[in-house]
Amino acid sequence: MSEGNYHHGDLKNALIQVGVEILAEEGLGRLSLRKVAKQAGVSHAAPYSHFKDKQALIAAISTESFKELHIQIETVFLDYKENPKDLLVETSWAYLQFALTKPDQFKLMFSSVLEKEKKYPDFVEISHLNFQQLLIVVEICQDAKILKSGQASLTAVSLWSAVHGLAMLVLEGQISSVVLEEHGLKEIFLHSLNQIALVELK
Amino acid sequence: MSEGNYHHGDLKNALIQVGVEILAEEGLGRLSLRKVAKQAGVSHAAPYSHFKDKQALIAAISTESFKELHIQIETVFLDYKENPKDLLVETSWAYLQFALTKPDQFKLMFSSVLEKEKKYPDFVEISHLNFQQLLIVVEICQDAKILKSGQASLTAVSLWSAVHGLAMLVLEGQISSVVLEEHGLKEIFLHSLNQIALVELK
DNA sequence: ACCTGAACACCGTTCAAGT
DNA sequence: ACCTGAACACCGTTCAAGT
Repeated sequence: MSEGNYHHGDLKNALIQVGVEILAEEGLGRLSLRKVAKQAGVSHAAPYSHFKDKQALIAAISTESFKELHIQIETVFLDYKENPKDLLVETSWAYLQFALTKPDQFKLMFSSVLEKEKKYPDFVEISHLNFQQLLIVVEICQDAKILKSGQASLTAVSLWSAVHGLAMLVLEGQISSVVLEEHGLKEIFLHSLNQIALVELK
Repeated sequence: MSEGNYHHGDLKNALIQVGVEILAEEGLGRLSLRKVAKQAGVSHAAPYSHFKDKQALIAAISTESFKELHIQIETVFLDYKENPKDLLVETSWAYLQFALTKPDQFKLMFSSVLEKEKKYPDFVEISHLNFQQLLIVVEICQDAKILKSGQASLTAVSLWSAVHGLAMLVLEGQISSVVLEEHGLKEIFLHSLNQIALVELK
């Protein structure tokens, strides 16, 4: 048998993986270092051989989640890059779907768990990559007259804010249930994009 | 002397107030029931006479914070209601300023601390009031041709998402520092509003 | 009705000790 | 280098007991 593939250098990644599982099964509020350790089959102090503290593990889980998000959006990007209208809708929708499908991973990613002082280079790198991806989408849409021309970085932030804000508000149950039930999420989402876009998206 | 004004029925509000102070001074991560109790001068179990559990206290602090936000925006609303262009900019800006001035209160308000099942009627009421306020702003702006006409509730959600998302991303340090330093927050904010508005806002 | 103090199960972190 | 077990300070929650 080849189980027990921890304990030879892979415990670090195993802990990250277990963390993701706990987020999916029990939620952000129930993620503890000790539980991660137990679920990975090691003592509660073992994670300290691989992570400086709980923050560092959370940064690693967050980084892993940003990579998943990036891959998901990249797939959509490749499918639609010849069609700017669909590209804008589908990549944004993929972001929203990630948030709704993996709510606690998504919350963790944006849960101010990373204190500014400390640096997590992997995290910074993947964040940068995600923003570059968004910039490219914006530039394609500007060229195709789907979005107003101008500073792409500013429009990228606006677009990100709009989609991210909607994801957060939905996740937190803040959207009035009468609005949500009357129109449905997809219509609300498209309405947001259509506030920004120069042509009718659907 | 008239200190010690707790212990005659006001402990409940004292606990909420202490909670707000801890958020300002130490942050969301350091808010504990036991610390609130100690800082209010009572035993660690005393809060349970007024709140079912930690969640209930957090719901109360959150409700209190939403009231503060509402008052702040209402003040701006009254100042600018004759001028739709400024009204949209200034009420949205007030929301963003609240988030930046009281970051940990703001995070708490949107920290998925409230589980759907449980009901906190005060919380639901103030949430509803805030959304109504936003709806009125949107309707005024639609009448003045500042915003596209159509379902006000949909546009309200779009606007809220845009401003809320920007606030969150800034608070979490997710906005690329080169973009933030090059343009400044106000320009980024105005760019977001101008993506949505029918006329140039400044 | 409101509050206290002890108790319990859980948590993050440190550290000496083992391999 | 990597992991364990004991230890410490902290946490949320419950409960019998006090006023």
